[in-house]
Amino acid sequence: MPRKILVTSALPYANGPLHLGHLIEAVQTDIWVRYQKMRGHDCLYVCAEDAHGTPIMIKAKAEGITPEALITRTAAEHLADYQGFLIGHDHFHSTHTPETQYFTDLLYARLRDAGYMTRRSVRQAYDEQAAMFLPDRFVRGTCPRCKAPDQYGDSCEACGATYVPADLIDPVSTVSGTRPVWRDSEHIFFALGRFEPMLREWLASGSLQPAVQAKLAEWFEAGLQDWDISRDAPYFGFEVPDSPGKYFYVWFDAPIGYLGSFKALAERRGLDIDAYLRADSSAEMYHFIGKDISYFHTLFWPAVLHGAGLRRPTAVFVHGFLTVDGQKMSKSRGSFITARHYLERLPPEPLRYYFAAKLGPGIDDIDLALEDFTARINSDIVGKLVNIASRCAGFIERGGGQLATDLPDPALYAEFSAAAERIGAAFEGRDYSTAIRDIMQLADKANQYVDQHKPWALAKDPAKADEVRAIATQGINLFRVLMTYLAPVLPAMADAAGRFLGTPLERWEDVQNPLLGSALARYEPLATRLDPKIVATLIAAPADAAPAAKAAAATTARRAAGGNVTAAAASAGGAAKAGAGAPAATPAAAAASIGIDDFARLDLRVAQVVAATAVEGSDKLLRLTLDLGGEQRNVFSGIRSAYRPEDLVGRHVVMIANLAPRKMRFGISEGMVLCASGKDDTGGLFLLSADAGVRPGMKVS
RNA sequence: GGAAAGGUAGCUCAGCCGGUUAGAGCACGGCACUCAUAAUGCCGGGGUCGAGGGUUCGAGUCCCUCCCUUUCCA
Repeated sequence: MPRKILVTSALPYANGPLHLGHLIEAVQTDIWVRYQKMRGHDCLYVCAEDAHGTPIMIKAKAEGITPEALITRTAAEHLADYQGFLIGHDHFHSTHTPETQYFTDLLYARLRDAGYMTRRSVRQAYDEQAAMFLPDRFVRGTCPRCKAPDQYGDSCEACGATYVPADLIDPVSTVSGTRPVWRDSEHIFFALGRFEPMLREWLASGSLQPAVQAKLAEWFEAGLQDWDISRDAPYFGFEVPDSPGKYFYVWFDAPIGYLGSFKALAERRGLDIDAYLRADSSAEMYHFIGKDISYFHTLFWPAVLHGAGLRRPTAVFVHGFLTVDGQKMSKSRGSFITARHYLERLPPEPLRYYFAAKLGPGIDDIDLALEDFTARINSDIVGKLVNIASRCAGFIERGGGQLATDLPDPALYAEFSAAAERIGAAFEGRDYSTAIRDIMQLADKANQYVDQHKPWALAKDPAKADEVRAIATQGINLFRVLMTYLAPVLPAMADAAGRFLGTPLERWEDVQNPLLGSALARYEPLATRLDPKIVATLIAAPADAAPAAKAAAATTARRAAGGNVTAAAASAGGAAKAGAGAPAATPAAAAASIGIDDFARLDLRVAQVVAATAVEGSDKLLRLTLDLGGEQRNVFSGIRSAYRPEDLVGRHVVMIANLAPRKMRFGISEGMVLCASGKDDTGGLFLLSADAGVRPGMKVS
């Protein structure tokens, strides 16, 4: 009986690039979905851009484009990154669509009519110059407890205190730089508390992970508060139908985006939407999310669905965060790795495999240990798994290219195929690490089999050709079973293996019957080893290592999926990436910090060199003091080989003004100076300059 | 501050309801082999299981305290 399953992963927010944290969730989801499809289930995977909200509105304004243009561009980038990682969405949509609006309006109307929506006045920070209400994060000021300056309006990063923006000393709007005032406005609230019995019952149904259940119990203990689901104009989102000037809060329509995406897919394929969504639906619905958004998905979302007369999620699958070499991804230490940054250097499947090898059913954080990553891929995938096919293929080819018609060791084959249910159960339960361990143990066993039967020794005796072919046939079949088990994790490799074997590895149950008597295609290497030097460039190298990173990146240029190698190298040389949730800086000073591979978003300015000195302890760096038309910046630049400091003073250069500040051994570098150079700087370095009449601070566009 | 998860060989991790000399993979040393992308196989060295108490015939596994790491708090 095929199951009807609808699966989602969390919607990426449309104001920044995808990073490996997004990818671990997408990969986890994709593996699960591919596994379900291999089992013959009717499993649909939808996702979408989370396209609304103040941060997007502000960011678009800072860039001088419409929010629609911003989210369209970002969606294209996100989709390209997902595809680069072989994420097989059945549909990728956006919340800024008629389908999502349809469900948003529908759910709102039903909840309102059922009496779950209330209204009351809220006092909020208001920016008079920008003429808009400010979310907490857009107000900054001095922490009322520890007096740390420049803290967010909701909590202090220095002392951990939580408060409201009105508590801040000297509050400032990050939108206009002015002091906000406090204004009242009527907001719409969703009466979450009335769903507590339903939620408790849902919780008791046992479909949540133990750690998530514990968290929920804690939230019940604290009491469920009404949820503010409206915002005042100007706001980029859907207007509340019965309340002109009021808009749905982005978090209200974000999960509804799951349904919007599903609706678009269903209409394309002619599916029965109601069969999936009605309250008594027998279809299953699962949401893969990070633990930071548990509250929305385990309380608000089931309550909204239930209150509107629709089905609840069958389960919510929560995973932990990704760390890199034991540290949380950080812009300042260069370990903030975007999807694009990775794909410009390495193929996607090693990372998929590594994530799988570490993902369990719990909410523990997952560490990407770079050296371990390299060792694991090279040993597991190349040394063990692919080796089985590689070492057997030659014997088959030299023996005529046909597999034998019988297996010499059916019992061993049976042992491999019998693992299908055990390994399948691990995939089903999202215990991928157990599945991978299991598969690799079998891979060891397959190599032992070949080693014990020594076909290379028998091959010296022409009379034993059949025996040699039989042994190789056994090995190839063991490989086929293992590759089938890994197909959800390594879909492209499984495709390639399918072409080699002459039969696709698409169905889980196919491993029950060995492949016999058929012809094999010529063996082509199915995977190549990772170069530790390239893996090391995943985290940004120090500035003076840029040329090495550039060379390493160049060797992988053929692998880059349409990426810009020059930009990538520059990125390795010192750029930091803008966080998805980072608020825009005040437009007056500079646009938001961005990643250098978002080249179009660079804020390029003309600057004048005020002072230049050689950096002691470095043979490449100069310390430049740059005048940006009023503002001075300290910038380290690796141009000492080409310029004498004293020659630079007074001249104009072009700099990236909104590059996130980067801590170097010698101090903080607040930007980069643009330079032209040949490969590896061997042809010299040439600063860019502007024609006469240019003044410091002018924008380059 | 409140809460959760975790701290087991150099590295990444398994160790279920407490039970014979604590395991795997990688790395390391030796041997074998040479079919295979310097791949593979066999053997081996290596751990006071974060620290300290306690329960028990017996604790990495249960209880308490402490230390460290990470995360969550609408």
